[in-house]
Amino acid sequence: MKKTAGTRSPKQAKTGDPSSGQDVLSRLRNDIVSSVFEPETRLKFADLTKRYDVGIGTLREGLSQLVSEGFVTLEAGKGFKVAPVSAEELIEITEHFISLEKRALRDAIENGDDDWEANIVAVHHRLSLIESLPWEERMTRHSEWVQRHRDFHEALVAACSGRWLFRLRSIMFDQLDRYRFVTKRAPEGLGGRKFEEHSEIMAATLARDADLASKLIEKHISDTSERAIRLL
Amino acid sequence: MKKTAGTRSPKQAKTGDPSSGQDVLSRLRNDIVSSVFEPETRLKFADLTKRYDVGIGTLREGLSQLVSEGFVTLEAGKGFKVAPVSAEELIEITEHFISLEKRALRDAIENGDDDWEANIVAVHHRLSLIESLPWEERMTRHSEWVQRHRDFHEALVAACSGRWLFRLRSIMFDQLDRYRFVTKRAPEGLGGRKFEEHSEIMAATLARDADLASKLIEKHISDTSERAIRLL
DNA sequence: ACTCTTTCAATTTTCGAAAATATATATATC
DNA sequence: GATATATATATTTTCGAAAATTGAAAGAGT
Repeated sequence: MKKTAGTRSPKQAKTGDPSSGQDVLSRLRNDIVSSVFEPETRLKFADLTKRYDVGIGTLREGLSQLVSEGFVTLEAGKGFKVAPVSAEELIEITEHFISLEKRALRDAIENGDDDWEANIVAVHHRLSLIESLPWEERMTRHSEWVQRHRDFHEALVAACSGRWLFRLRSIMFDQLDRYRFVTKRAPEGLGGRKFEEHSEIMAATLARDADLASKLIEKHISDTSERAIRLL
Repeated sequence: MKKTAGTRSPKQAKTGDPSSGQDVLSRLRNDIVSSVFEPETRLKFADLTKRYDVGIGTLREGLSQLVSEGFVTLEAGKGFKVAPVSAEELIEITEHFISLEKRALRDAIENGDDDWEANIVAVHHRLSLIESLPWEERMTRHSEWVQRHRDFHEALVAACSGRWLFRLRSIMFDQLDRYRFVTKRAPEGLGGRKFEEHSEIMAATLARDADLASKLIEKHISDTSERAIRLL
């Protein structure tokens, strides 16, 4: 008689606002990607339970998932640590990501439908809103930019038919994201250029010009990473 | 039915006997790869705790790791299931694996040292011991063959300098392994041929002939998978 | 006969306490 | 003083009970 039917507990869906209502895994990954916990940092349960207000078991489940995603390392008996970063690793990740993203983009261009196109336009618009902001404000909302930038690239290849191609690409993209944050402080003059690049990539993709889109995205990624490598 | 659950059993240290003392994650993955649990099977905690004699939390940790490895799916609130299989997926996995394995092999051939060579010879010998067995006995020891076959391929690329190349390759190899079991029943006449193939690949690798080794391994993998696809 | 609600059983998910382990500190021995 | 041994502290790891969720069966109303 106490069971009031109809009221669902406030278990925010994955589409919830990113500020507070996310699940532990996402929040944890986000904090690592955002360098809230810097590389090599030990992740102690005592601290984390307080920070995220969840039990040890739940935490451990999330952590061990992040291990297989490559964000966290686990030394038996010594606990979890944030995975280290290095210029060499960034170079390798970039290489793999370019290779995968180009193939995924080709695949998507072949298979994409109207919804796919419409979504690309939509998320690109959201991205451009932030990118055209004055430098200072853009920096304060950097994590928001990262999210929209991720959404944009994901939208481009969303129609990719290969499940595993998409999956492998996403693993590499997440890794790159982390380096994006580690090297957050970037020179000012390039924001506008990047904005143009995204527009050009979108145009070529919607025009179904796989060769051009492929070429553009390769340059886009490799330029971005090259700059990051220098900052490392 | 002899294990009294109430008292805390003296948990074997990790240095305990390796025959049965493997960790849960490995045993679980092995049982899935070996099709002990067939695709789409629901994995209920009640059953698994009895089978592996571990707590729910430990189980959940292992399961969620297998999710990110692609062997298990998790539907929120409905629990864990063994990931489904399909001919399309096998085709795609094969494609990616060939691409990655070829690159990893080239990398290893460039960087491999004496220890690397010696290890290849050793594991190849162990593999050939099983492959030259009469058909019947070879089948009864199939899971052993799978293990040694995995060791052989891993030894070939062990000297690969790219951490992520090795990692991505291994993810795809594990997936292929599962299909190897699903399509276990194979035609008889080909065991000998495969034996030769492995020897040729080893020879080309030790001769540091990257082009030849690359060509051979591509044919080796694609032939094997093609056969498996037909049986699916 | 049909639909909507209620109740009950099965299962997942979460949590914190307790065991196992590693790290640091103190005490003894040569 | 240096090394080894013992004690204390901190942290990880494991476990099963309790809470939350789902799915199916029973009941009520039309």
